[in-house]
Amino acid sequence: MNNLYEIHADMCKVFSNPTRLEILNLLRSDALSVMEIVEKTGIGQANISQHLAIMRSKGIVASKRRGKNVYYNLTNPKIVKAFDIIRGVLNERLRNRVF
Amino acid sequence: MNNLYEIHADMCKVFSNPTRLEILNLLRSDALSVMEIVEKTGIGQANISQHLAIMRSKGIVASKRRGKNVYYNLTNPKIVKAFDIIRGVLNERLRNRVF
DNA sequence: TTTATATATTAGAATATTCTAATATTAATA
DNA sequence: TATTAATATTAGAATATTCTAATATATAAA
Repeated sequence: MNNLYEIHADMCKVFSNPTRLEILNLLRSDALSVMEIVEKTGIGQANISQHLAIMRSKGIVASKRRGKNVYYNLTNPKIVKAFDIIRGVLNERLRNRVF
Repeated sequence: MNNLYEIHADMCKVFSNPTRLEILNLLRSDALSVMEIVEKTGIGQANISQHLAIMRSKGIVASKRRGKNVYYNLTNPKIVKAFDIIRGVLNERLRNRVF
């Protein structure tokens, strides 16, 4: 097995959880602090921090501290592109009543 | 939690396994039979069948029988596009020695 | 320095995924 | 019909993921 498929799969694992997708979608334009993400999603702080840590470890997001807050942002606009392509496939299907 | 994120995540789970990514990459141009996929990947038949079943259940691939063989193909060219965007991110990183 | 706020980490139970081995099914051919 | 080749399914052990609760750490403000 070509090792690149393993790395690729590992990266895509980030997209395999609804909370992480919601976070990515929130970060598509601006950086947000952990608390802002917690508030916008209504998900617990510990869990958001864990998901952010996972995404940071895979290089999908980066963080920088400003005072008391830590702001997270996407590292690569292509992430949003991939997100939107898959979302487009889903929207096509919804239009065609596949679900 | 918006249910669309759940569906989206569920679809992306397909991409979170190296064997499935290898299969998708093999199918990018032509349909292939199960045995052809087994031979090209060197992975066991049962396992390939399982992965194909997973991808079919998510609507990523479709199958049609022709005689003794069942041929699998991608259902949507956007799948390849999403695959290639992520692969592009990885290639950028490899060039920049991030791994 | 104490307190409050923001974020991170840890532990662990519940659940999900993955692979292998064994077996079943399906369709062509002898 | 019996056999063979191709594909699918099942069971189960090993491993991975997810969430919650509890706790730790870091920074700013009182």
